[in-house]
Amino acid sequence: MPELPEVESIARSLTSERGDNESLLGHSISRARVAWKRTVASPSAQTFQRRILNQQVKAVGRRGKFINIRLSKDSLLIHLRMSGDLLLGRSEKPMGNHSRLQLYFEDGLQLSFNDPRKFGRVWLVEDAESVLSQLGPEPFDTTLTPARFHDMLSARKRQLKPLLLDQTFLAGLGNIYADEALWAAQLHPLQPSNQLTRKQARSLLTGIQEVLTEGIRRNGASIDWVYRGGDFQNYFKVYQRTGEPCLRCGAKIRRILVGQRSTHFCPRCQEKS
DNA sequence: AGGGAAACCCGAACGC
DNA sequence: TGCGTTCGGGTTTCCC
Repeated sequence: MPELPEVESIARSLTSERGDNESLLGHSISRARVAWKRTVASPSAQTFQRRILNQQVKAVGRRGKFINIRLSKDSLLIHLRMSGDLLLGRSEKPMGNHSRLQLYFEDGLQLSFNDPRKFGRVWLVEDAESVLSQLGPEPFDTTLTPARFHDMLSARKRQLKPLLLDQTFLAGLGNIYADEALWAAQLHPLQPSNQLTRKQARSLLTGIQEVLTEGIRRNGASIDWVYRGGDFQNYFKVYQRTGEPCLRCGAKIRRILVGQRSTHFCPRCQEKS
């Protein structure tokens, strides 16, 4: 599903110079069609279609779960949420069975935003920071040291799981990766964030980075016909392994709800202190 | 400030 | 076969 790893892969593939992927770089938009109005979070769908015309793709990047397509004048920010996908090709018709937005480039290239669940959103803004500035640090930011991470955790008094999912605290983690990172660090999802030792904070940061690295390497996970990505699901340690033995200690993996989110953990080696 | 819950969406997978 | 119900993902919003 499109948590950060798949977003990272897609952002990378949009600038690919070889293989079956074409690069978007340098292309200009000659036509935009909004098929599902609410996909465009801002400005209005009509303004969007007009304002994006003739803008050229200058760069493609990523910040948290947002893909940032920097254009001549504006930035096109894309959030895939769960079921969104970007398809690049040369069909004249909308690509994908659930295309919500199509951008056509001057040479016939099409970028289609396919999204069966209609949860994904795009923004066309002059300043990308107007949207992105709300995000917490990147998990791989070199200034995010174990010490700083420990300070961040100590400054809050929240259950670890919801805090890791809070994009204003740390950018990029979704439900799968939060569970996997907590398992890696042997921390209970309900553990209050301000009770972690420096060692535990370091371990959590390492776990987050390892889990994301693996997810990116696997091109994300495919947990449903509609949440398609790579094959990271074959390497889950806890996520969706309810009742199965913990791969570290053999105890049965438990599933609980935390902040309405399905949460998987090992009751033996992720004890709350 | 933190936590719980509802809303937004859809189609697969279920129960009857 | 055909209905109705449940589920889950990320985020925002509202309410205690």
